[in-house]
Amino acid sequence: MKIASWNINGIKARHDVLIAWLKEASPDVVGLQEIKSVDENFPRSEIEALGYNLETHGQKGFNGVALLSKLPFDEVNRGLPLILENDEDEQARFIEGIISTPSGVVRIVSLYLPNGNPVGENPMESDKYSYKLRWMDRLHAWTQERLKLEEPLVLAGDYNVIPEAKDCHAPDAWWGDALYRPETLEKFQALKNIGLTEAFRASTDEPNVYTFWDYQAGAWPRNNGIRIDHMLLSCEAADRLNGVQIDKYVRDWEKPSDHVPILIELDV
DNA sequence: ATGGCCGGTGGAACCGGA
Repeated sequence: MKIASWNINGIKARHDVLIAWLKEASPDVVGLQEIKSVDENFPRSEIEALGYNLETHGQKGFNGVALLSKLPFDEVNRGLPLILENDEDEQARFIEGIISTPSGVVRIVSLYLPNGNPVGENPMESDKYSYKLRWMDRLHAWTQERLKLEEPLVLAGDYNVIPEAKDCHAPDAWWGDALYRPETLEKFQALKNIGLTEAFRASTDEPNVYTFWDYQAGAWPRNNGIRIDHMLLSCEAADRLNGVQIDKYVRDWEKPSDHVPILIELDV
């Protein structure tokens, strides 16, 4: 089973590129991020014509996630639970789908973790950065509960986290940014420590492999990128991992997203 | 992380992104 994750930066602008890539890569499941569309306006027909079931969790203008699957969804859940009473979250960044395969159930999440910039003078007082850290706490708590099920679980998405210096072209310039600073890395590490395997790093130590290149300043031709799109796997999923791939070539297509797809192969 | 960007909104600049 091929499972992919891709921040497409707007379904309206990326529809034809997405269709072309689906035909070429033929993934079984895809998590999309930044659909930037409300559910009613999501262009479904060509995706469904390729044989995909489609579930969206959108909002107007920004954010928004979706799941595509050739197998039907048994169940779909939208949004991460809130931890604090009186808390609220208008942002559409999380969708979970449960799929039955011949060898059992697989849970797949498409998530779009908040960017968190700007961090400002005092990062812990930045609204955007504290929202990012709280969202990571909520993801941690949710995952801890799900791991009790002891099922294959795939958390696929745009994490907006640079895990290590070798995951970016210019680590010194990034250090201190919301994507690459101590509080962010501690929470990402804490999440992995409850028993998740990062698929790409389980397969290679290779440095300077990226999933995002800015549109500005010739970042792509200069290979000035960062690796921020990740797949975290429960041990039941990690046991079935049989390959990781980053489809870098789509960054060279006409009207590309600034992110490229990451794919894993699971033996199910 | 810059070199000159991109998408969405709404119908021009501006916000958000990473």
